[in-house]
Amino acid sequence: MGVTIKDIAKSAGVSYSTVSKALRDSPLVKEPTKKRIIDIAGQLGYQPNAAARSLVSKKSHTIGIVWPTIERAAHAALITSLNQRLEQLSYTTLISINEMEFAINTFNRYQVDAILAFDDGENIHNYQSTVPIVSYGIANSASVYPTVDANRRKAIQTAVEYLGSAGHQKIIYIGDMLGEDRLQQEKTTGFKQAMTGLYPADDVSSRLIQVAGLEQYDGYAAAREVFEAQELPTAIVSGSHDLTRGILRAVHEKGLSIPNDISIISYDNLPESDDMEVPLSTVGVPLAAISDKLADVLMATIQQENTDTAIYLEPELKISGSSRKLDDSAVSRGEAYHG
Amino acid sequence: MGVTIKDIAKSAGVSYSTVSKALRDSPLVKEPTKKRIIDIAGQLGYQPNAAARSLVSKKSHTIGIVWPTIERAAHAALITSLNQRLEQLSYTTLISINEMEFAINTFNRYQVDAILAFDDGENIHNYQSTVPIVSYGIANSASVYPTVDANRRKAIQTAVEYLGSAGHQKIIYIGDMLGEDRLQQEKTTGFKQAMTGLYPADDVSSRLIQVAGLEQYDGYAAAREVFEAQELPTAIVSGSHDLTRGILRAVHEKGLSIPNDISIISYDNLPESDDMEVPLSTVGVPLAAISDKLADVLMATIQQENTDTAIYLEPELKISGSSRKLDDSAVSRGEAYHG
DNA sequence: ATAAATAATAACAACGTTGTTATTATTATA
DNA sequence: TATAATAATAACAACGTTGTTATTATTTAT
Repeated sequence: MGVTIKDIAKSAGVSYSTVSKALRDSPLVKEPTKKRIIDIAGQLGYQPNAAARSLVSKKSHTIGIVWPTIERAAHAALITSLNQRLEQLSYTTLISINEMEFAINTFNRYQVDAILAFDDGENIHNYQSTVPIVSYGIANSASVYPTVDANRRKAIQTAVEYLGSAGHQKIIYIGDMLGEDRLQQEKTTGFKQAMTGLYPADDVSSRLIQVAGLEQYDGYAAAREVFEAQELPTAIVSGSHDLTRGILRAVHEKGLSIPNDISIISYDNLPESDDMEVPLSTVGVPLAAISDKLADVLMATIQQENTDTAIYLEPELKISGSSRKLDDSAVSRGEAYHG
Repeated sequence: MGVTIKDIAKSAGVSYSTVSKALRDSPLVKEPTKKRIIDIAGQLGYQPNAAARSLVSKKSHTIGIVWPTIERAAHAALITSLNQRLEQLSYTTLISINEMEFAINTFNRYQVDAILAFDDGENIHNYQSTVPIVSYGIANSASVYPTVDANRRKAIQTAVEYLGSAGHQKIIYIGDMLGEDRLQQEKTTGFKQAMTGLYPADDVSSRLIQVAGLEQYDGYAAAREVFEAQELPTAIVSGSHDLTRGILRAVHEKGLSIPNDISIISYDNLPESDDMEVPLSTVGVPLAAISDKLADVLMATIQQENTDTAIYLEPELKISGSSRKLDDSAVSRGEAYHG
């Protein structure tokens, strides 16, 4: 069994309550005594028993993350970033990859201080939990728990509208529109809405390119098929960073030039990746903004401050070398064209 | 705050100790009483407080997994499989993606029953822990904790030796030999050892093809470069399933035929994937075997049974349509060649 | 019908910790 | 030097649960 404060107390010749105070750096115990106790605790390799501590304090200083879709490596980067942020706030992160309801029950038993549910499929708002829940996914009127929404729909819309205003008409979207993943569906919806808004006469469906998966190769394969077809699009909106990497390879291979022959805007949360050949135009909420907001909402929820149940993050459009304005349009809108 | 057995006791008009027994289905409480209590507990949405329970029982029925490399999606499938296996054994899994020492301390505080460390980098055998640790990685004489080793070195050796005995000489290995990941390094070592054993005169280094990453596209890119070169290898050993998928695409694209022009054996743990165009020859310890063994070792460790500190799993060579014997060799060894 | 046996339930201690209250040791004040 | 004030430490209760022991209710045997 582990070392307890009683062991330390015995070894230091003081009462165990003094040990408790010393270790929590209470001013109620004299400096030299404190030091002696801390030293002994270190020597014995003492680790406070979380069960006992959370039993009495009713706080565990732990956040439980429910992440049932571990295999779709999707949120890995976000979880890493959030984990760091929470560590700064002296919270510990535990992850469960179990099915949503089971995971929520587990975290209830463990009395974590709050649960973060990565919700890209089912609706979590039916589950009961005495531990407060925060959801990361898609906000809507039925949300009962605070839901942070990276507003993927608006992100893609923004990209499309920008491309439209830059004179592009032959815009395609490469992404997943058939899968179960509601986050992907949102992006598709954004594309459709924006395109229908810009070019009501067009048939949007022909501009949607379905991928076989969300990895780099899938982007590559999809783009290649596109390039086989008769007419090249002037702009591509890509559903994810990985897909974009593949698309870029296909562009390269086809001998096309970016952004002269084709413009690309990628949905992306990641901080600027410098291993790109071309500085990439991106749209999306930056990873740090998401994890900061998630941490904020979690803390607020723990502090019983009630927050909105729908928290939309603002996607950022970052225009860089991989996209350009089409000459005619730029002219027609009275804007100069900058190569 | 959550519902406790005292709330249930009050509501049922019995003492809380009776509630405790009823919920644990003790024969010490009369059937109708038991039923009534269980019903009430259900209605109130009672979840036993894990802190209190593990405090008194000194068991948490929880396994902590340390997985600092979440972003290298590597072990995702294994963790999923193991999670299921442990659920069958009525253990709950919690994951920490923190740095090894921090994660181990966290799990010590939580008094999990055992820790599983995915150890593909640093050496965990220095860390102190009162909770028993099991490691999944590379076993060696310095291992102080039981270490389950999928024997990647031997797996690749087996593949190479098989190919050698099938008459192949121009064998290449596509994989990662430069990264930090010791698991990958093991595979490379296996390839080198087997090749040097078979063809001492050859320069092995020219047969090692370094990939840029471990994703499908990286396999594709590496294979393509190989196929540009003068002389085609007769056989490829691939370091991972994803790489293999890419390699196959490159083979296709080049118009080569498998296994007539080229044989492929892939390192792989996954159960047969049927989305392959060619039934794949693979080598490796099956995923289920790994997770079963990990679960076994964890249980044994919890039960204080002492196990070996080095547990090597036996890789399986599964020869299928993607590889063939070379005619001359088959003849020279007196074996018939089956197309 | 009553004592003895047994079934059912209640009461209590313990797990390791924290916060509060009580006790003892030390210092300051007269 | 005695006394009040304060500093330092010790003792205690509580958190929610389980396992053991004590009590009460019920059955069995005579």
